[in-house]
Order: sequence, then structure tokens, then C-alpha cells
Amino acid sequence: MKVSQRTEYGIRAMISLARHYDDGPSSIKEIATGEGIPGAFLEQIMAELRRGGIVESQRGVNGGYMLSKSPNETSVGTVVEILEGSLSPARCESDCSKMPDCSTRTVLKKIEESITKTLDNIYLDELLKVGVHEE
Amino acid sequence: MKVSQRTEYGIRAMISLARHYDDGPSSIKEIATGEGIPGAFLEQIMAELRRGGIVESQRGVNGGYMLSKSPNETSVGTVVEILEGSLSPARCESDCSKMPDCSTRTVLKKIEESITKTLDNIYLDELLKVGVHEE
DNA sequence: TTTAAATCCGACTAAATTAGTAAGGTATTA
DNA sequence: TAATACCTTACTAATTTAGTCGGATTTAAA
Ligand code: FES
Ligand code: FES
Repeated sequence: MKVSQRTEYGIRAMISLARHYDDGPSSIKEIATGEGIPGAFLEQIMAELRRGGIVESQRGVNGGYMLSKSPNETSVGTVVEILEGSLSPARCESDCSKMPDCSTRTVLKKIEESITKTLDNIYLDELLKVGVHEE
Repeated sequence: MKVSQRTEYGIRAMISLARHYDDGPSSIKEIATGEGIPGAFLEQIMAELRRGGIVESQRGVNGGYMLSKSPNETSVGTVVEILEGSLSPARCESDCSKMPDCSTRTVLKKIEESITKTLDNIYLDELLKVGVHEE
């Protein structure tokens, strides 16, 4: 049930973009050095976030990434959903033909609802207000 | 953020024990064949649940495992906590000296609270009432 | 028009984790 | 004393994760 390093990097990067929302695009290199994330790895992550539609990219000199919407319209739930594939902790699809009477289904569904409700209501701008760290 | 196969097996086994709460101990073999879980693997899982204190074992002929408390006193949260080590999705300890200004901390903490609150309020007997499967 | 900065893309590798097996020991009861 | 069933540790194979690398493409600036 741990979140992957990939996802944690992704969240950090998104918060970084939120912090510099008015400063034009941030390059991979800027984000990577600022957040202590391996550049080539972050490159993959940003590409996935772009395909997910929550960031946009500008190629070439002075290019980089920027949020598609403003920080108070971008929820952490979306970020995690894109990077983890889904917010559900279940190992199987919803139809689950192989084990149709799996008794943990109910439990996993409740966990998912709980996580979704929580994450969909946290927006990037809130994370900035609180301060970068623990709170 | 997927739950491990190990944990899913564990939950299923616990529900099985709850179902047969009044029938005396269930052996590994009985649970394993009933739930379609590899026996030698389940053996490890049950041992861990026993060390966690939520099941008790009886060795020797006619032995097996049984719940330490009644199904309506055993929460799924405890089961998952024992098998996954913790309910927190964070990758690092709470003090986190290596990256003290990690901006995802706040998020991960909220996820944990959310999961804890949810799972600690689901008890094994509820899962029986609903029916074994989807609901 | 050339050059440098940057995203883009796919393939690859190494490390870590997970799932599962195997073997032998120990307690209990019939 | 024989059978049953838990107990423990060690091992292996498969999968996933984290991260690297090389090169192609786009773009703005010099
Ligand atoms: S087999 Fe689908 S949730 Fe367990
Ligand atoms: S480094 Fe501790 S939560 Fe990210």
C-alpha cells in the first residue's frame, strides 16, 4: 500500500509547478535540481502527466512544463490517479471473472471511495499555503 | 497503492475464520482449499497474524487457527496493519531526516488518516452479513 | 542560418520486492 | 507411537520499480 517513488516525485514536481505558476514554464532541469529528483526519471514522469492532460509542455529554448489549469483547480487526486493508474487498491478489475466471490472486494471498494474522496478535495494551492513541509 | 496478494489472502482467510467462528479451529489445509490459496504461502501469513495477536493457534491433531476475539471485535484495519506493516502510504518514517521538507508529507498523512478511519470501522461480521461477494 | 536548449521517445539495465516453494522441526492427540 | 498440523528458516523465480542512455525533434535566440 505504499505509494511509489515515481508518484511521490510526481506530486513534488506538481507542487513545484504550482509554486511557480506565474513565472512561465519550468524546465525538467530546474524542477529536478530544485526537488532533488533524477532528471531522466522525472522526464518520464512529466511526459505521463502531460499525456494525462494536467500539464502542458513547451519545447525548445526557454521551454518547459506548466500546469494546464490553475493550482486551485488541480487536485492531488488527479495527479495520483494518472501516475498510479487508478486510485483503487484492488489487484483486479471490477468485473473480476477469475474470482467472482472474492470477499475482500467490499473492503477494497470502501478503501477506494475513502481515498478518492480525500484526494479529490486536496488542491495544489492548499499545499502551498500550509508551507512546503510538515505543517 | 495496490494491496499485496499476501494481504488479500490474509483478509480472505480472516473472513473464513469469522464464518466458522463457532466450529472450532480451522486448519491451514481447510482454509487454503476453501479459499483457493497456496497452502505453504498461507502458512506464513497465518503465522504473521498470530504474532500480531489477532488469531490463536492450536497445534497437533485437530488443531488449526481461530480468531482471538469475536468477529464483531476484529477490524479489517488491524488485519491490514499487521500484514502491510502499517496503514501509511508514505515511503519514509515519520521523522524523515533525509528529506525534511518533503511536500507530499501532508498529502500522505491525510491519506493515512482516511484509510485508518475507514478500515478501523469495518469489522469481520459486517463482511459476513453482506454476503461473501460483491453486495 | 546555425546553434543551443529543451522536450520527446523507446529500449535497456539493475535493484528491490513479491509470490511462492521446500524441507525439516515441534507440539498434540488419538 | 503414528498421524496431524503448526512452526521456522531458507531459498528461488517472477514481477515490478527505479533509474539510465542514446538519439530524434522542436523552438528560440544569437
Ligand atoms: S479477486 Fe478481485 S478483489 Fe480479490
Ligand atoms: S520524503 Fe518523507 S514523505 Fe516524501
